[in-house]
Amino acid sequence: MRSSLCLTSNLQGSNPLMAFGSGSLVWFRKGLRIHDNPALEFASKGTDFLYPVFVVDPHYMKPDPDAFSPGSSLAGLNRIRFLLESLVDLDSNLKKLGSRLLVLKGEPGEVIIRCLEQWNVKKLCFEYDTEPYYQAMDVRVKEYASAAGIEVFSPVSHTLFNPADIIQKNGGKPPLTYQSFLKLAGQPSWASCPLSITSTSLPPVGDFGNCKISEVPTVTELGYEDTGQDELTPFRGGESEALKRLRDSISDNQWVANFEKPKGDPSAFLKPATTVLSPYLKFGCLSSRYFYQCLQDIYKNVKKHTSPPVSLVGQLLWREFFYTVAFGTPNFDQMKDSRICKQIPWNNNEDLLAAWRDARTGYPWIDAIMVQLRKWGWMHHLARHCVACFLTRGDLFVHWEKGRDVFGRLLIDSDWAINNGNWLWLSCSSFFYQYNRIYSPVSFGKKYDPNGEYIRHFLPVLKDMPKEYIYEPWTAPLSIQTKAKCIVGKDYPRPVVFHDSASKECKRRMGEAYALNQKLNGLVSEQDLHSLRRKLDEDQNHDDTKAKRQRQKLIG
DNA sequence: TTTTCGTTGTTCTT
DNA sequence: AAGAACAACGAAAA
Repeated sequence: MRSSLCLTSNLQGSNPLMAFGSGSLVWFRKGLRIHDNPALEFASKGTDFLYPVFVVDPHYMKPDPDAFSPGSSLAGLNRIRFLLESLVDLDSNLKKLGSRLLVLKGEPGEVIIRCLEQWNVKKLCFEYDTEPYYQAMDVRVKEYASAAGIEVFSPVSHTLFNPADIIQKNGGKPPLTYQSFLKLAGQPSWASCPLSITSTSLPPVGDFGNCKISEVPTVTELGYEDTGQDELTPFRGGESEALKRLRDSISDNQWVANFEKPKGDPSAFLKPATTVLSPYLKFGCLSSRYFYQCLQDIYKNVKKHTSPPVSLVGQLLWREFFYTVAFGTPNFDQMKDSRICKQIPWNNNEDLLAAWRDARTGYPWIDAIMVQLRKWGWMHHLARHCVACFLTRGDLFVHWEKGRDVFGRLLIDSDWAINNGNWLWLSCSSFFYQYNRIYSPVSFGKKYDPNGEYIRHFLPVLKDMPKEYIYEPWTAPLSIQTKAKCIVGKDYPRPVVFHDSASKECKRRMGEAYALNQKLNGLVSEQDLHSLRRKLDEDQNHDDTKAKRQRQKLIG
């Protein structure tokens, strides 16, 4: 039915040759690569024309002047730039194979359906995506395609495993611990045969009629002002860069074999302690399966190597773990109505949140990390732990969803499942429950970087502060502050909270919240939370008054 | 029902 | 550099 309609319209079109061929559309969203790309490979087979499409969603790309940092309403400029660089590289790699990237603009689902209406497409191919945003969009597109008689091919290639398989193996529920995930997962099904990582040539691009096709836009074309180079991330996007980075990272077999994540130095910034492949995995510039295969090849050739969870393969499996739980858990990205999330009476203090977000908590270790996040869009895993713990259960007791949003905007590797999973983890809302283990905003950084070089680099206002005071500048005598040209309270903020008392109060609140969750068997209503919050605030005021009275007694 | 174990804490002691 | 105390949760296995 549809093909005959298409034939008619093509015969009437400007290019009568189109009537004698049919095309495939490969829709890029993530998976911005040529190597190990099953959707691209399948789309290219047995077809006369290939339409490689990326849809620029203005909602994701358009400048939002109200946002707290340059960028759109959803993404910081660093990530938008990284995406554009990845698209330019994809276009250039497609051109080497005789094709090109067709860039369209609009709401992606609608645009793809319009393309399917107007072009002679027999096959629609795109990588399967487990995020709720794509799940909803893909249902609509698939419905349209099948009604129109178009074959849809949507392979799982963003992850090593199909999260749905793991969940099914576990009786319909996702595993909630890493170890149980490992047992269920085993070896990936594709691991026994080599992946397809080279492509010789691609079919020519089909006629796109009067559809508005453009080149990959520049940030300026999207409406962003030129910003200083020192404000931008040092990491460049794209498959070529990803493969180069991969080769560099794994060139030293011993380094790969001995890799242990928890032993990395979060303050290393000249040469980060990890691979920094996460942004490339996020956009699929690097295939996680290819990375996995490379690592397995190395493990085969060394005497001994580290294992999950700490090894490099272990890191890839963490990603799988969070993808699986995220896919199998309704409302994974919020506290309310989440089966796995502890109900905790977080406060709603906008001032504390803003101080954390804008790197003015008064704790140099925390603020330096937040500056690195703002400028680079990337920090070491443990650095993320420190600031996430500080914002939530450690010091400020601000809701993890607020921190999640800030990371979600500013990180170039921000990934829905992993970002939410880690915030759940660090806030002791799920997966991890040892709320007494709090990262010290002073001593944790110090043990890696006693001289405070990391702080001096990202907070130049403190660059002349002696190392004795650089983690706690408010303790420096005024003469030292003057000499360092940094007066606390004027040039650099006083601490927003005292860590000792704040963390103690946080622990108390976590303890009471846990007790309530246990008592109510996890079914904590908003009313229950509200009452607990009021009780906790009253207790705190009571304690504060008592302390004040004691202090006065001592003075008097 | 009980036991085991958990990617990456801090601080003090030896 | 390594170990103990701290305080003590939940998921999964037994």
